[in-house]
Amino acid sequence: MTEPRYRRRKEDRPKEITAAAFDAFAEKGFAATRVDDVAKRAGVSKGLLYLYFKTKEELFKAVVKSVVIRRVDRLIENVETTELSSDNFIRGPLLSFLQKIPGSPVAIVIRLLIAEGPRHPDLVDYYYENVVAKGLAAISAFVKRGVDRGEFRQSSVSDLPHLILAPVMLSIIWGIIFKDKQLDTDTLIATQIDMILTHIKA
Amino acid sequence: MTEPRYRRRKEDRPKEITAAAFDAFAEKGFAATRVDDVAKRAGVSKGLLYLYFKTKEELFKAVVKSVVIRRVDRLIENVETTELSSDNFIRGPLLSFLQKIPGSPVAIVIRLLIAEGPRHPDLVDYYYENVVAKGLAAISAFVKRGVDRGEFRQSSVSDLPHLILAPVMLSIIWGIIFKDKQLDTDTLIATQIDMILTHIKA
Amino acid sequence: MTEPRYRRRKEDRPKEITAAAFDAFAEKGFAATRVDDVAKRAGVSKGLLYLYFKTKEELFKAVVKSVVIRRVDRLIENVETTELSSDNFIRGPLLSFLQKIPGSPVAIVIRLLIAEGPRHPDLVDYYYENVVAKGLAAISAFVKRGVDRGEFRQSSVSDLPHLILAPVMLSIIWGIIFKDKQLDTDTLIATQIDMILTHIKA
Amino acid sequence: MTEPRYRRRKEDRPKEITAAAFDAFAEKGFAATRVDDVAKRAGVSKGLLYLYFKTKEELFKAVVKSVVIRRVDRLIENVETTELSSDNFIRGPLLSFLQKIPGSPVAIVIRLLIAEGPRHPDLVDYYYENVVAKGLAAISAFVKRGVDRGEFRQSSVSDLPHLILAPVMLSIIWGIIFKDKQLDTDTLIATQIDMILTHIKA
DNA sequence: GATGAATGAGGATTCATTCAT
DNA sequence: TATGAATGAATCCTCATTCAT
Repeated sequence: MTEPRYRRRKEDRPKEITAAAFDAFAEKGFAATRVDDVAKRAGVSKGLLYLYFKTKEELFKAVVKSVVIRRVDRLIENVETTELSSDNFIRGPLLSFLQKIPGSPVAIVIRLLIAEGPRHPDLVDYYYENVVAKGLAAISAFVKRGVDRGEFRQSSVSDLPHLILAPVMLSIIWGIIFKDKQLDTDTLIATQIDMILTHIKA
Repeated sequence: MTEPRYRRRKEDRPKEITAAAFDAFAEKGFAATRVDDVAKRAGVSKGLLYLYFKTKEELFKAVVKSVVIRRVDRLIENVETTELSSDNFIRGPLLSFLQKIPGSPVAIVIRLLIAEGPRHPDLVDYYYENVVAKGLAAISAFVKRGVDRGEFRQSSVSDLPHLILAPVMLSIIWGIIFKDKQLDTDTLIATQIDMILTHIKA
Repeated sequence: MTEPRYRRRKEDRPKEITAAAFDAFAEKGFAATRVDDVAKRAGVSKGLLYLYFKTKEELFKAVVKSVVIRRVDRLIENVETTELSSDNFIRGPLLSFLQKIPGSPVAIVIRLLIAEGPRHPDLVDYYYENVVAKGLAAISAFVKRGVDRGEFRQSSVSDLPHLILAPVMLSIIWGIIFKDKQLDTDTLIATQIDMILTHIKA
Repeated sequence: MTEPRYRRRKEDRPKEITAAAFDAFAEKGFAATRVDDVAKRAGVSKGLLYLYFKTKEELFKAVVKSVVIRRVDRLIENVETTELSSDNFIRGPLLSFLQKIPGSPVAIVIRLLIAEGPRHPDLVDYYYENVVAKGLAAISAFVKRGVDRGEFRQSSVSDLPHLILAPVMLSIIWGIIFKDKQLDTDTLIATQIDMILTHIKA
């Protein structure tokens, strides 16, 4: 009896269905979500849904891809154009960006990929290339710029990007599994950043 | 060729079935694994499986619990009895312990909990109390000892245990999702430990 | 030969399925009837059946209720509006009504209730209230009217309604168990009515 | 965890098992009773049970037959040897015999036969010949004796035996289905007897 | 394009029966 | 004999997918 949350406008149908599916998957996971539920949420008939997506799996892929979007690209753009000092950029925009991830759709997608990823290598590849690799590269490039500018030490660890992501990932997982066990993820991430900066500052 | 049809091994059956189930779940996840498959892997009939586990869900819980046992307890014991300096203990036994996690059954259980946890709050609680909480407490206690002994600074970050786990968690997730994308998890974890020690050393 | 695979008859489906189920249950009883059989009899897929009835039990209830309808109510109406003398009404419409019961669906339902009733108290209550209690009350009221009109003696036995039903019930059971052992149920019922009337006539 | 109710004595095993099965069937009906339950009730292993009864069906037959026993034969004996007047015999021993039936194992067997009889024609035949036919014949013979002795009218109805059984049957069914709805079966049966006697007395 | 009634393969679970011990 | 672990056919029910309307 869930009210359809999405309005009918022919052109937006796929997006609406994808959004509804995202909500449903977020709530129950892929396997436990019935196509019927998605259709109802989208205010659309099952038949129509199958007009846009051949199978449930295809819908799944569309959902994952829909979340990637511009998020990372925008960060990369920022990295390239910012006039802040490396230190200030990291403590400012980058930190803020990272802190938002655990509560964002990305966390949901991570959960979906963990559960269903092993059966969808192509999807995983897509995600890796368009999100993870890009993100890591951006951070790497940014750190390199810092080194070039003499802001950071040369010796900086090659795993830096992963180390920066680590507390973010922990926060994501924590949020999925131990919802009710409190964890101040903002501080956690900030502390890590702090530690890393201390470590690599020139 | 003439395998005996009956084997009568009441004692070992639960363990055998649990082990088979672990393998099956590891491969396909809980939802996608058929009870029949587990039975076949265990070299047992479906019916017998239901003699030991009332439902598939119960089997799932048994699998999760079977992995938990002793692992953490052994570490805690070590923490309490070691004669190493705090620094050496962390760089030695603790680091080695942490580095083994991403390739161990624990990683599989984490994956299962991420996918199925939301529907099994009691199981999550069990896991939290017997593994996570214990582990975090052990690390906390150990750091406190270091402070008391004058090996570490007082100012040490309260999130320390989580920070130590962060690269481990990233490694676990990485291993699950991006199996083929290389990541030197050992170094990643070691670097983080290194960084943290530099940070808190007196 | 080319029966249409789809028929789309939302309106009639429940009735069709209920009717098929009645036949199947009549033949084999509830427990021994497979849902699949009912579906096949109804010319419908198993899945569709579950679209209309959540469980086999619910289908069972629907079957029982479908048989109850109006039968008794029509009799009661007759009782209230008849212009026949009490004696004539009993020897006419009432007797005829009673004589039809053993060969009617009611007999089947009785059988089902005997076998499954103990596990469906609510269904038994429903049946009691809508059929048995009503029927007994109608007969009681009718006899009382006869007394008021001076057609029957006051002394009339309080168990009268049950006594009237007794040979009907015997006939029903006989029909279920000893199908082939002849028993002239019409005469049996008529004789009892006769005997009772002799007994209570003023 | 039901305690075994029956002691072990080799020779009595079949009887003990049959008795346990009767109790189980009485409680749940044939279909809903698991062989395991019967074995447990009898304090015997499932394997042993199968040593005495080839199948669950065979056990069922044994149960039905075990209840028949001498009950009817004893009545017939009484009928033949009594020195009471026909009227007194009917109002005395016969009435008392009939009144006990609804609460006796016979009622259970009736229930079982109603539910399972259609699938066991041989069993039904056995029951008919050894119980029903005998009982009816005994009553018939007795009434005939009354006529011969001038105690009853010649005109007596041929269906008499069935009419006498009718309220007994109603009481049985009532007890099975409408356990909680009160019905004074003793009075019901006595009233019918009374009515019949008034009717046929010379 | 839309709809949702209809399909049917697939999967969890039960339980009568067997058989190694 | 006696046991109860082990088997597997049978059955209910779900849900992705199809298709007449």
